Amino acid sequence: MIVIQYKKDELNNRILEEAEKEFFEKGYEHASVRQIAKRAGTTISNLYNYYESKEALFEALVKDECEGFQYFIQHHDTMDKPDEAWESMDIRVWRRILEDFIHSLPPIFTKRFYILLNCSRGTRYEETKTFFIRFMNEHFLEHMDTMGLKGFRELGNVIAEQMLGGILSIIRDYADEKQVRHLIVEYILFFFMGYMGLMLSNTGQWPNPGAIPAK
Amino acid sequence: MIVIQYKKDELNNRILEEAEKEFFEKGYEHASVRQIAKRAGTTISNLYNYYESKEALFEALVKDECEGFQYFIQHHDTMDKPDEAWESMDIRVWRRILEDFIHSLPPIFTKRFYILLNCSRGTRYEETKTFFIRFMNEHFLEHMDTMGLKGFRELGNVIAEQMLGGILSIIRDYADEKQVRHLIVEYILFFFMGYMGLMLSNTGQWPNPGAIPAK
Amino acid sequence: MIVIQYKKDELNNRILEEAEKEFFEKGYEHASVRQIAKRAGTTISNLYNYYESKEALFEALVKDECEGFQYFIQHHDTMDKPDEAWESMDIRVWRRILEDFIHSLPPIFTKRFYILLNCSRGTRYEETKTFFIRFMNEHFLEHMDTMGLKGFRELGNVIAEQMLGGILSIIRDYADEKQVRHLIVEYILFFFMGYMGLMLSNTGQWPNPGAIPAK
Amino acid sequence: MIVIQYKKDELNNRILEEAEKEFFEKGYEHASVRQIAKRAGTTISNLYNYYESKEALFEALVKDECEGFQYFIQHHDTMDKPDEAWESMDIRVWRRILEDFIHSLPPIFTKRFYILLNCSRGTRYEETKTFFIRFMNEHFLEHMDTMGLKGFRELGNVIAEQMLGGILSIIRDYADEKQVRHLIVEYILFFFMGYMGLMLSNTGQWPNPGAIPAK
DNA sequence: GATGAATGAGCTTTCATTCAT
DNA sequence: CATGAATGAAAGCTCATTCAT
Repeated sequence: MIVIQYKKDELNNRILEEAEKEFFEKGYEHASVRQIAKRAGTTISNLYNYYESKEALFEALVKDECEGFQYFIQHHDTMDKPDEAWESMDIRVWRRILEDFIHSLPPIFTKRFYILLNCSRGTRYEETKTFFIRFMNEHFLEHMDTMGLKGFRELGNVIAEQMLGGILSIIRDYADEKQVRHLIVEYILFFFMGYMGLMLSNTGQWPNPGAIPAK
Repeated sequence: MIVIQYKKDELNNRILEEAEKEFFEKGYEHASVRQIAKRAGTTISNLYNYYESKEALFEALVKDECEGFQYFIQHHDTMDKPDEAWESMDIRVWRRILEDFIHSLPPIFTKRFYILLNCSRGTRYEETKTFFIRFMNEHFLEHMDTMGLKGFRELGNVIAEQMLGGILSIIRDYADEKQVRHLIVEYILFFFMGYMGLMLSNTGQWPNPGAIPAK
Repeated sequence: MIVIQYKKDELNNRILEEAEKEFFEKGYEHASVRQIAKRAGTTISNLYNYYESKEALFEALVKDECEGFQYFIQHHDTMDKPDEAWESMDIRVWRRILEDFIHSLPPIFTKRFYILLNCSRGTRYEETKTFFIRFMNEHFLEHMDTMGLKGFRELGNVIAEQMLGGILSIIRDYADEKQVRHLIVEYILFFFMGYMGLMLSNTGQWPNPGAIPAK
Repeated sequence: MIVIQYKKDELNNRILEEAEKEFFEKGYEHASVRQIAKRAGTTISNLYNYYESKEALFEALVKDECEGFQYFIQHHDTMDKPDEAWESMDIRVWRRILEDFIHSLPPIFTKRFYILLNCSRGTRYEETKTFFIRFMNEHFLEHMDTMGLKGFRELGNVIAEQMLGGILSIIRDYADEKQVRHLIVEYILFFFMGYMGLMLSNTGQWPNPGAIPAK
């Protein structure tokens, strides 16, 4: 009995693994249940003993990530205190604060997180990415208002989307989680700097010739 | 029965319009010829009198954009002279140069350009985006080498992808071409600044507390 | 006007030529009117100005051959007097008689005759070959009865079919009409000999050891 | 609704039977999977649970025959020892040798063999017949060279084709395997005699008037 | 005479899903 | 738990043919 139970888990894991690959490669709508079952070494009908529909299978795959993500959204006020960063202009300070923050996060930089945001079209999760982007944008806009930056509100959504998009690209392209986190830190720094430049430049203070490094 | 239209161009345009919508919404593979025909108010078989295959229809849609794009790639040495921009640290100079460049381009910032790059999976154009990103990345890497910037090579591809992604998002979200070009200019400036900050910060010169705007 | 008339004939001939090729290569059912029109350098609709249906086009192609063939069937009593051949055992006599007969026939050994018999399935001519085979078989059976040959009635149809089949193969494989007629003569002689051998062997008279050529 | 059959083999056999009929009647290209499914009493989609494509269904039908056929081709040197036949001029000897040979063959004289050779256009088997004819022709040519028979090389292919064609006609027209084999023996004898007559007549020795049976 | 437009039925194949065993 | 059987809808595409211009 225990052996059978074990066997069941093994197949279940194989199904999840292959589903992950399939959804990742083709997206939800274009993914084929047939293919998942075949690659997992079972039949379609048996797969339906494990998950009652294609969407249920997808849900099983991204449920944890989605909940973690929701938790993050709801509690970001507590976690997310990098505002102090703005008080310093030293990029090394920024990097340290950001590193602490990114590394303190639960393991959300996973392939399944990528799937949740990028491969969920056709499911009830398809709005997650849009929601997240809007959420980020609102954050940006708050900052902009605080900093008195005007004239860039339209770019907020685009920047949020690409900032998130870059994070997802890193997740997609690199397998090692440590490197993923490292690259994400650098990538976000890159955006911070663009953002900071935007603000400073608009106040006329930076960049200016005097700040050019002596070649 | 005796309702006749007899305006080939009209139907052809309707087909192209609906195809544009369909490919834009669902991507090539998931787009349905049946749907396009139905929405264009004709039958599948008649649509096949206009375009001999799904791919031919797609091609008709993006051919011009693709050729314009190839022309741009081949002649960018001639067009693309913003290197002088680097000699100035004044963001208004950058903006002016970039505006001149962006507004001098032929009308490539179209929905069809978006489709060419973002909805072409399954066609022979599916590598266009990857190719473009690699092309941009090589440009970035050259600059990085010239500027002696190290340690960011891995991010090159990601940044290129998101820079392009942002442009495509703008195309996607805004209908008015003038505004599209305006936002693209600002968006690229944003990236320039992130990039510049990356370089300067690595030389330790910027940002520094003295550059903070007085609140 | 006359020029137009000329033009019409030219196109008509092109249509017939291409139809001949198409029907020959694919048979009636699998032939494509589209292909014929395209290869003839016109449109489908225009082709329908010349022939009111696929079958009408086929009919135009084989009508003459069919009538010639029917004439042959109806008057074969008059033409077909090779019975004297049986009175001689000299193959050179047979060959001469057969040559005279074959060369006296109107030009029925044409590609269109081949089409009529071998590519007409799906048309109202599809029984022509069967009919011809049965007709030949009846001739054979008459001869068999006359000659007192028994026990081969079942083979009659098969032999008739293959005798005709061979003639059609020769038409199919050789373009030059003279060579076609020559090969047909030899081929029929081959069958005559098989037939003669059958008869003689059944009477026990041939072949026998005494007839072996000294090696 | 609750009518259940649950005998996979039964349906499978029905499918194969109906496929046999359909391919036999219309040839591969013109056969309709829809029709096969309908006649077998199931749906198209279910048929695709049994065979993954039209070609796979065809293959299932002719695979054994094709392998048997290939085995025959590869081992005909061992089996095929009728050369001794040529040493005798007694047709009864020929018949006995041929009977032994034909009846020793595995059951290749089936409707499916007919389908393999005559209804396979459009499949990867479509060259089988041509290959077989060429193979037979080479045999004939060897004999002709050995016997010093000249001037009939062009007929070789035609004769081979019709000899095979006759065998296939017999298979097509007769259901009883014993009778099929019997008729094939007689039919091949018929060809042997035509062939023998050709040789002898060319040496001038036969037929001659003295061999005429007394009426 | 010639053409483009249009039609409806057909094709092979894949899809997610259900159900009795 | 596992499987084979079955389904209906949809996919891209081709067919012969018709008709107004």
